[in-house]
Amino acid sequence: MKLAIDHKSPIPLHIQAEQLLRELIKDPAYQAGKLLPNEVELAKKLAISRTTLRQAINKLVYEELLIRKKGFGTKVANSRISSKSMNWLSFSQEMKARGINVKNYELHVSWVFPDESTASFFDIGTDKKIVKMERLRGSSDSPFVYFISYFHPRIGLTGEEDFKRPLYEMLEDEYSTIANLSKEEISALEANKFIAGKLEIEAGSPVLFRKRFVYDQGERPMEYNLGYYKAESFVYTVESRRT
Amino acid sequence: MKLAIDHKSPIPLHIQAEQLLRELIKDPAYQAGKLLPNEVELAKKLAISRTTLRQAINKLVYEELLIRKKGFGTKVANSRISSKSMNWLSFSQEMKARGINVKNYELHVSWVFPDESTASFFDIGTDKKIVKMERLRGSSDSPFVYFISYFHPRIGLTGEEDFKRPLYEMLEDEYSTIANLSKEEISALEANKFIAGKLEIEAGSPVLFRKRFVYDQGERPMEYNLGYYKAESFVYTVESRRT
DNA sequence: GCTTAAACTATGTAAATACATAATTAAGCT
DNA sequence: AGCTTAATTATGTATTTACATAGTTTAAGC
Repeated sequence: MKLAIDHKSPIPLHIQAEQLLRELIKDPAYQAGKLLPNEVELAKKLAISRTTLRQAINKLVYEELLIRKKGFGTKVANSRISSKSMNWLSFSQEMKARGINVKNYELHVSWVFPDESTASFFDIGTDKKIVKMERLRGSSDSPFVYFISYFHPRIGLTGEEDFKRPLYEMLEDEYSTIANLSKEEISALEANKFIAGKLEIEAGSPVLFRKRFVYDQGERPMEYNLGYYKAESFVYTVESRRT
Repeated sequence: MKLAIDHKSPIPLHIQAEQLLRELIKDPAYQAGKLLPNEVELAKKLAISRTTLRQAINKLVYEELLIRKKGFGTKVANSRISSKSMNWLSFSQEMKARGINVKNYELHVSWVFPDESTASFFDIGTDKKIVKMERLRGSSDSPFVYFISYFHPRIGLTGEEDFKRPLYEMLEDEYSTIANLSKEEISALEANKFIAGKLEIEAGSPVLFRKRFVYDQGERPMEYNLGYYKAESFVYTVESRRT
């Protein structure tokens, strides 16, 4: 892990600084709320101008990873899990950006007959098996989300793929299938016994439930995803502007 | 709409420039793909430095409203139109569109001291009362959402307005205050006794909780809205496209 | 002891300047 | 005409400098 900036590199200094900051803020001390070195000092230490450093910091502030307070300092945002980018970063990438170590508690891939609604979304029959993936993930402390994904047979998954890789990256690399459009429905549910057991909460406790309909480049359905999030650990953010 | 920058205004120049750009790009010519004036020229015309202008442009680029190409120019991104506009229907309009008859179970308007977080969002003190509106609404059968709204004193509400009208329509008509930007956070909660009583459910049952930060034309905070939705009766939909 | 004022700290805003680089256009050569 | 090269254009990167302003801490005054 290099914590220095290479002035001879063709990579712009502010990009280098940005990446360096992303690493830096993973430090438990900063995660715990310790202020970052002030801009003037940090710029000096990195041998770049304050303007350039601010350019880097700005990006992280925009992503809501950092918070700046005039006259006080800059610190890591107390990250509940949420962000605009959430929609298009896969779960593991999002967690990585926040310095949270993702742990896979369970990963199960199987071939199953689709239920009515899944078959209907995929526009296929209920008599042909498709790939189902179940995944229990969370921080190192505890699981906080349970995913179920169904994949359209068109993609050609075998079920033997490396599902430990970021999902959409894998699909793009191995099957040239690019997730392009997603429609989501978010609601609150009582955890049933099964989900409660997985998330290690009481049955009947609230969970945030997200249905996700994912379409490929040709607007064809490719994935049907169900996500059950432990209530207190997940906030979904939406930003919209009047048009 | 003034297309000039006021150097004597306390509003930072790059913020003014940003707002000005937001207006400018509404011009059909720019929407159609015409290049914006180049940075050096535009800065000169606005009588600000290129650095400051770039600061403004950067924001719109972050928001994916503008696209820059080195050596070529800057133009409006061909904006994907998503059903995000859904969020811009008020509750009653939304219900109407679904063919559900809205019943107002309770409507209570009062003047109260804002709590910390509300005051902080509005950037005011906690020692001056503001207008609070509480509203319990639902279908003809039963209530299914409890709203709490706080309004910024800038708007000038008296508390005597006709809150039975669609809210944003009333604000626009009576106070020329237009809701322009909304940031929302959606999560799942256990209903406390108060909310449970209102929604006629058991305490501890899940509710979908939506915080909504609403800003006006000048990106100034205007409304802080809390919504508690009975879990089984509300689904939040989001549509997003990869960029 | 309490309040007020001043000093200090760190971010916020703004400009002027210089050069690098990608995309496009024009010029020049065979 | 078709290719290569040079000039032009507009954004990209980076520094230096200066002062403003919001929070915090310290000192002064009553």
